[in-house]
Amino acid sequence: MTAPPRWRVVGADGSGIVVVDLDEDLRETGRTRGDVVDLAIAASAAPATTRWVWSDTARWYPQLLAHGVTAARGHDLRLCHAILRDSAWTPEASDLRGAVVWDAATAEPSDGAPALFDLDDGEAGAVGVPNGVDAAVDEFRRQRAALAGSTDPARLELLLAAESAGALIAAELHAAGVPWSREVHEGILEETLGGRPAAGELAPRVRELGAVVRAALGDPAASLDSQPKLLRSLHRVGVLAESTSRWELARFDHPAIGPLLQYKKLTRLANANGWTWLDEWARGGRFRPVYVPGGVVTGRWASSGGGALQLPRQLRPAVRADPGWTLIVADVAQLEPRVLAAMSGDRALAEAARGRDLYDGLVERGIVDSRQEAKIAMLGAMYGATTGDSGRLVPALRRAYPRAMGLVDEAARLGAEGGVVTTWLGRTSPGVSDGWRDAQGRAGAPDATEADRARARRSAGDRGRFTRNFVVQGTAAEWALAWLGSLRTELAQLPAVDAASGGEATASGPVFSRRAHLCFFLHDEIIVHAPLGQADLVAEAVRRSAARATQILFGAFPLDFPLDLRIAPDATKD
DNA sequence: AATACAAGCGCG
DNA sequence: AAAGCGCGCTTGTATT
Repeated sequence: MTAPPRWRVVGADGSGIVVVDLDEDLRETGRTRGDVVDLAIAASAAPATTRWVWSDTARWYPQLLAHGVTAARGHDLRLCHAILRDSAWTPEASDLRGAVVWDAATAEPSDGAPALFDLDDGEAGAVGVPNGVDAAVDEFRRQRAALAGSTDPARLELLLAAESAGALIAAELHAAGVPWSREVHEGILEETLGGRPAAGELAPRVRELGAVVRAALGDPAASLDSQPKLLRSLHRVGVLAESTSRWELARFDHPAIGPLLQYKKLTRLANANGWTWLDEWARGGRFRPVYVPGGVVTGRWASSGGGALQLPRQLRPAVRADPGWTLIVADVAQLEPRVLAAMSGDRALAEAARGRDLYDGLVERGIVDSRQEAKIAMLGAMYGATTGDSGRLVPALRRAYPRAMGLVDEAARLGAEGGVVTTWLGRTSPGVSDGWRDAQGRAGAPDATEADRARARRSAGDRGRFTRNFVVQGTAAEWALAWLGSLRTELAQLPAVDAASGGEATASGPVFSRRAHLCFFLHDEIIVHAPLGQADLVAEAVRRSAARATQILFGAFPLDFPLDLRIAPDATKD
């Protein structure tokens, strides 16, 4: 047990914010009454090692950013509470688990109960966690104690820091926004859909295709947007599909199918990312999605609003740097298989992947016959495929890389038995529900029916595939957070451009309009918006950060995480 | 009229 | 082609 840290409180009462410097032995110096602006002024003079401890980054940080203040380091009590509460590495943290008010945000009422908290600005993430300084101090103390009492404080502390840095970055990404070209987007829409329709009307290409499909179906009134009706229309012309999904329809040979698939593609674009989306989400030359750090149980981020995680590749050309600026677009090649190799210590798999495309490495070693097969096999191994091509190819991987495959197989076994699994840094999967356990129990009873047993087998299998994937997806998310956090620190050290030197301010807000900054993140990919003159420096920083993330998580394990990196004014993916 | 759910498809 | 994991969003339909 380490001694409880002492801290300096410069936060405002009611703000839920405490500023802590764990690197120095600071005594509490008192609190100031005041608003966030006072706090921002006070904190802007704080040393770079200052760690902001607050109830909920999403609740407080946007206001600081709006006042031009960034936080170098953070500790998000809400997110860290969830990690420590669930981690299998903190078995003794019962007082922390008892502090249920800190669970409020993750257990949002679904029964329509009115919110119990007073929201003045409707900020996302501002849910029922306590906002007082005393509550924050108490919770922080509990978290430090839980950490100190854990079976691996070093890794868990790394995770808490990474999660909290992610929370800072999520707020910053929203504040900065993705530079978005309305012109390019509209050009794509017009070329594909044929011009903006009046409200309530269909775009020309959609209307034309609809007519073609109806003609081919021999039914001028056929409904193409209602699945049951469409299915009946298809049956009438002999297309005996069981669903209207693209995959199934594509197997039938009928003149209606081609235009119908095209119709579905176009309506999807028009509905999800058409002119309405553009008006709502790309105002002022910026797409500002709401990121939700820790929104997925595995530790991945979720998003809410704008569909940040689903931007169709088709629209990526609309991501366009401002004049005088450029984009550094980087993604990690085969992040999850590499993570699996590293966390399992599988040197054979690492050897196959080092310095090259991992899938090519498998082909070269004769494990599978083609890159495509390698990819299918590897994904199948991590997702728990049992049938089809994927299931067929997995055994070859299991023979070649027993150590890596053993790790995911063991995770699946534990999950199927109702156990929990844990990522490399200590994030633990949720436990089973009572219903799940009951179903397993019923299947074992003497009077169990075949249906009972089938249901239990199925739910056990489902859960096994979930925990199998959890360890890999979750550790990959940790690597990505370490990459992001490290990169963020590096970018903060680049000089700001000033107007005198020819650099142009952008629409990215008071903090980011003159600095290279992250503007997009999606699981294994980042985009940095940077002044033209800093592109190469940023690219180096991006690569260095990836290497640093690998070193932070996996030390000297001999495996690299190569990046596909482009410097370009737009984010088109090839 | 409001809400819940399933299907389908976009992303990794 | 879909399969095996994790998401968000829109639509139409069913339910209340």
